[in-house]
Amino acid sequence: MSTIRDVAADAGVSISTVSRTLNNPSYGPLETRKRVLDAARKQGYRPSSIARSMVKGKTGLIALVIPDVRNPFFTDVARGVEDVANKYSHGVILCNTDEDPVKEHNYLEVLRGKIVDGFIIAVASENNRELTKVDRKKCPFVLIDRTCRGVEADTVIINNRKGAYLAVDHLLKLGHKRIGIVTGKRDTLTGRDRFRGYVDAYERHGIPLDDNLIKDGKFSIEGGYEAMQALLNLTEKLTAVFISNNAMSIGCLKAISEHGVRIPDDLAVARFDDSLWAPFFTPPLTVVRQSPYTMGSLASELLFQRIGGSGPPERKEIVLNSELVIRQSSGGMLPPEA
Amino acid sequence: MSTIRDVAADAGVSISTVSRTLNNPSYGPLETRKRVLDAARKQGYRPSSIARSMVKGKTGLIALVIPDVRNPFFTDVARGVEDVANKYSHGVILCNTDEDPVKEHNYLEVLRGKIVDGFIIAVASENNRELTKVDRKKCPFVLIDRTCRGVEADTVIINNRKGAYLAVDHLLKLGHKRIGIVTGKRDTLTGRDRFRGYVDAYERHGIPLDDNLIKDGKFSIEGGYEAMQALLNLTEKLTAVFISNNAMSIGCLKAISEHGVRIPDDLAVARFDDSLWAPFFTPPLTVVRQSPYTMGSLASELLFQRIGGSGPPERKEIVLNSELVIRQSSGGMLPPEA
DNA sequence: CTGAAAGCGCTAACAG
DNA sequence: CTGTTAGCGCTTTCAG
Repeated sequence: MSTIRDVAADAGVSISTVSRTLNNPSYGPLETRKRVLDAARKQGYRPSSIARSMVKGKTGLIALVIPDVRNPFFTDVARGVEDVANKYSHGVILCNTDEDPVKEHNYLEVLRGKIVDGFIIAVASENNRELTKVDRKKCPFVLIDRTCRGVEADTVIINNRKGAYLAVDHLLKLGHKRIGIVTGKRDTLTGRDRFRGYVDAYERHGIPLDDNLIKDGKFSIEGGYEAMQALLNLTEKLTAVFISNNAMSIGCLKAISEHGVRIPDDLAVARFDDSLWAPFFTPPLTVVRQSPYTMGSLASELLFQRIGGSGPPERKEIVLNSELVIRQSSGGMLPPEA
Repeated sequence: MSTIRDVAADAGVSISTVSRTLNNPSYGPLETRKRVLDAARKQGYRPSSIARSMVKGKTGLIALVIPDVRNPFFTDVARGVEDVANKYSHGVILCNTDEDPVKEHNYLEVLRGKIVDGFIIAVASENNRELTKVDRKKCPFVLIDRTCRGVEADTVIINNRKGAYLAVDHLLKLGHKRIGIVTGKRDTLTGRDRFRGYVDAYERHGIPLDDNLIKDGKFSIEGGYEAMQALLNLTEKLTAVFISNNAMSIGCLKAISEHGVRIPDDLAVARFDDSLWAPFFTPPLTVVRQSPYTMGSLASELLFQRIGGSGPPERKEIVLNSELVIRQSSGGMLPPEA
């Protein structure tokens, strides 16, 4: 890899002239300019972004740290983040923690080393302690989707509790008495609040909770599969189920299909998260819809305000709304041709 | 952000002692060691990964550059890449080019600046010229899924042509004469070879091609939707369709559903790419299955061989196999209860 | 075991 | 307009 020095030598000028020529489209006499550009091209020279970042103190990159890169929710968030970042001439690097605090720790370690100008993170667990140590003045960050204990950063989340409430309430109103729930990780805001919404709905309808109907699916496909298995094997059958995210619903659907249980006749189904295929599934899935793209773009805007130093002194928290989309899997809508 | 100098001052030692203490678990007398560690902790010191990379010449990071972060195929690839990278104590940063050569160019520019020790890329277009300029000795990279003109790097792809052939041949054997195809971007290996497989099958069966049955879906959901619309509006109806990837199939399914066309009765459907929901779709989708995770992990292994300098001098090309999974959407399998 | 000093490749004053 | 010089924060000889 050739350096600026090689180019300078080749062009017969000093390194500063090379630097200026390359960074300033209107620098120097055409003759010199051409010599430099030619030398650079000939050597296939690319300035070291590391060296550049070192002196400038910024990298032109932000990071998005997410717990599950295979979850469409987070990749939609990523698209929102990217579009805004591009607007501010920044690139986005994605770091997947796989819901693993160790991987998360490792990435955070690197990121804190100023490899990015700031980052957006959906924590693997709200007990992450690393974040409390990050100096937000020097490396700003914003929390999305999940809050973190003891961290007072800008935040964009949605109203999980209400969303879950809406779905379970819908099921309850349809006459279901035994509604199972496949919960997400309890050490996350989303896992906990969606469960709370479920409890809220039960209380509102004056129906006592049954612990057997509550299974943890850990936000993963496998977890969802196992939780659903357990639910379907209950001696006292359930007639409906609420699943706390899309990944788990894949596992649940598999279990349901294997058990030969029909939706919604034998089991009404509702889940958190809309998805591209949800409307085309048979029967179309009743879901709580959020706006991941919006979440990502708002978070990104917030971050760039901090990076630009124009954010308000106090912490900003945005709570997005979620919306119940009733389709046929919950049995709450008649099939189109019935 | 405190620097190594602040820590040194605080601990009353030189910066070299701090550096050594922090990097070498068994350095120095306990007394000094403790002083340094305490000072570092107190200041919340994190070594600058940039400065470190600058002097060491490597960053402990590799990049994965993909054209569509919302495509599950690529996120599965990412998981494969990550697992291997972690094995080699490296982190992975994802860069999404959105099938846009400009964004790709920008990322490549940054990456070439030695911000990563190497990268894996699925090019947005095989006409990418930037890659031909990257010095593989200094910044090794491997191509996945799609090849690139004039670039002689290690490559991991699959047998697209054969996979597509298998699917279309299957449809043809079922008696279909008018099979549409929604193609992917023609400036990519996958787009072109899958189309070739379609042509191969037609030729094999001695049926002339009909240009009206060929529509470009550009590998996107929207593109798939439009292509399918056009296909369904044909006066001379088609009885089957082959869709060249999963993203486009989402759009196609939407169009099919809107037209009130039934699968497989009115239209047999097969597509490239399996997915988590494909088996649970009604009817379950007939697909050409690839192994994205394997593709990612093999590519990652190849890359680390180069980074470690232990790769063979010559270019290595791995061609993975694809497999036809016949489900009910193609009408080639009787429904379970029939 | 420890400190001083030399860079990694680049940009940004500062002189000329 | 151009060259010289001083760092950015760190690791790593090289002396001591």
